[in-house]
This record gives sequence, C-alpha cells and structure tokens, in this order.
Amino acid sequence: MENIFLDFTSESGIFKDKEVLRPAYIPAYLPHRKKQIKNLAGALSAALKGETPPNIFIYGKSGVGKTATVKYVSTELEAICKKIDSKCAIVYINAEIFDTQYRVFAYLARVFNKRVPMIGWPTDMVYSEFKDGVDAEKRCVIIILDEVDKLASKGDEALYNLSKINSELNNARLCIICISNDVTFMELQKPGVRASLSEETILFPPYDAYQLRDILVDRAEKAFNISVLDDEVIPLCVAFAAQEHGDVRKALNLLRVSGEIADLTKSKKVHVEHVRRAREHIDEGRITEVVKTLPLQSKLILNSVIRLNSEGGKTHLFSGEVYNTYQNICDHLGIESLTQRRVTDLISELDILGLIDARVVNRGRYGRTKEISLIVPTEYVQSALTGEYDEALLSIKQKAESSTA
DNA sequence: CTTCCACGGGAACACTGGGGTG
DNA sequence: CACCCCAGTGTTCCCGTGGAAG
Repeated sequence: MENIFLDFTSESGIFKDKEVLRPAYIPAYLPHRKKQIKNLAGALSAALKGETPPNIFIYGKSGVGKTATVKYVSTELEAICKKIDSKCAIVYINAEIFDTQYRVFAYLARVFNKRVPMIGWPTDMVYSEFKDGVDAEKRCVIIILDEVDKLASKGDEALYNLSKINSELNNARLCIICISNDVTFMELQKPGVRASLSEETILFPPYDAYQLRDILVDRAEKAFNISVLDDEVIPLCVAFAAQEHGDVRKALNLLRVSGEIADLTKSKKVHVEHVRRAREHIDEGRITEVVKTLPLQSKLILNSVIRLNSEGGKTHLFSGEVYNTYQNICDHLGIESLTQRRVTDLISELDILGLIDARVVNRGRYGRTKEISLIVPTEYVQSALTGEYDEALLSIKQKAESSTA
C-alpha cells in the first residue's frame, strides 16, 4: 500500500521556505526600522558599560515590527555580552499569556530559579521570591513585557511594583521594556508609573505602501521559488494590508495562504485569484474560530441577534429586543439567563471581537440603548454556531440528568 | 423641563483550584 | 487529613447618568 504521506513529501513547486512567512520568524534584516533599532540599541548599550539602561516604552499598531525589532536587538545584545563576558539576562514575557500580576511574577521567579507554584501563594510572597532571584547575582536584567496593554486592566499593580523595583535591589540592575499596541496606554497609567516606565519611548509608525512592498518582496524572495508569483500578487497583498493600517503580519499571512492554495490546486504559479480566495478563507476561518470558542451565553446572545435579523428582517437592533429574545431562548432551553447588566458587557465583548457593531445611541423619550448589528456574514456565524449549539445542548441535558439521578 | 431605558462604574459575592500548616 | 488562606473569574446588585423626544 502506498504511504499516506507520500503526497505531502513531494517538493512544492511554489515554496522554497514557508517558515519565512510565519509570524514567529524573526528576520535578520528589518527594512525601514533602522532608526528604531538604533534608538533601542543606544538605550540598551548602557548595560555594556555596567550602568542601568533606562526603562523603555515601545508603541505602535500591530504588525509593524515591534516584537521583531526588540527580539532582534536583544539577541544581538546577548551575543555581545557573552563575548565581553558581561553578565546579562534577558527575559521575554507575553502579557497576553501571563495576564495577571501573580502569573507574571510567578513566571519571572521561575526563570530566576525559584520554585513558585503557578497558583496558590499570596502575591507579595511571589514578588519577593522573584526579587531575591533577580538579586542573587550582580548583573543586568532586561525584562521585555510584550502586549503590556493586556495586563493593564487586571494587573496594573504589577506595573506599579515593577516600576519601583530597582530601588529595592542591591546587586542586579533591572530594565523593563514595555511593548504596547495601544498608543494611549501609557497616558492612562498613574503619573509615577508612567514616568518610571517610559524614561525612553520609541514609536513604531505604520508602514506605508512602499515600505510594505519592500518587506513583502524581501520575504517573498526567501519564501518562494523564483518567479512563481504573478506580478500583481504582491501589489494586491500590499493593498489589502494597507487597509489594515499597514499590518505586515496580515500581509505575510495572506501571501502564505495564497501560496498554499496555489500549491493545493497544483497550480504552477500564484495568481491574483488565489489571493482573493485566500482572503476569504482567512476571514471565514477567523470568524469560525472566534464564534466557536465563545462562551455559551455569548453564543446565545449572538444567536438572538441572528434570529431577530432573519425573522424581523431588521439589521439594526436595540439591546432591549436582543435581551428579550435571549431570555426566551434561555427559557426554551431551560438555562438560567443572565442579568441585563451582564449581557451589556457580553455585547461589548462581541463588539470588540468584531462580530457585531454596537453603538450607544440616545433615543430621547425612548431612552438610551445600544444599536446592534451583525458585521460579518451570517452564514459563517450560523455554521460555526449550529455545530457547537448541539453539543452545548447535549451537555446541558447530561448535566440535568446527572443532577436528578 | 420631564421622562425614559439601558449604559456602565463599582462593590460585593460565590466559586474554583491551588497553596501552607497543625 | 482537615482547615483556612489566596488570586482569579464570572456574576449580581445598586445606582448615578446621558440626552433627545415629547
């Protein structure tokens, strides 16, 4: 029998090295970021002279090379430190994953060889463990806090503690690099924290169309075999990305998926048509993924919106109607419904996820509401919802049965 | 000027899953 | 082992508030 993997082993006619297009790939050459690299390197160079580098705040929209630049510069720094035998430790934390004060400190403490459980201790204990760990040696420690805005709401305490930690250290010198997508993030912090964490700030402006093109061409040369790309492919990817405030990550992803589709259809070249299909594919995939991972109650709310759309034929709904329908559905399923207050929050979450558009409107005599409309194709949501819906119902049934038994 | 409805901030609570201690 | 402590999450309760229609 033929091996089932045989089909996949054959050399792709399209790709040379697909990894180059993945978000995790850190290029050795970052076009149009010379200034930022220089500034960052300049600030961090203090570490080499035995001084404490300033805390740095880096901001700019997503996909403009912030993380790539910081990682690139920090690995360079690490290399040179090793060479001149200067003690230096660099820790990278993504605050989207370690998104509370406890988790951040617990992770840091572990990095510095302390045994701390990921849950259970009082926070101040974890904090002092971390401090001891860092202070154990005379060295320069650089902590990179990526996506720091994700930490803000739940863990601004963490930022406060970090901002004043240097005064409590005897041996080590600590430098914090905060990376944020949210431009206004630092302005929202307490003055003391802000001053301390943004001793140096570096702005990453969005790429313009020409710069995007440069980057895409550069990567495409590494990723694809020679001349498999139609001439219009890159300009089209650039055009789509430009709509997304110059997000390179999205552009590269689009390019990769286009190539995959071309590969899959046994096409010898990547055509504009493949890019269009890739875009649809990415859109649908994203929406399906988001809807599927929604908590049950949010799904029910989304379902209410869809139902009102299809039955009432209205595209713009008021929160009152949505809440009523939601309650009906809950009754029908025998689920406890949430309060209006809570539903308001869930609706806002759906808004942030980009599934619906929810604007507060004042309707005078008729009070204040949210005007809600679905902003993604109903079919995508519907299909993602129905699959999960049955499972949810099933589990509810099972729960009911087991509780009566 | 009143009235109306739900927005959205904040406190309080319940619950979970993990600690340490005697 | 029983028991209490702790952070984190999802929720409810309470309530002051916006602002155009009437």
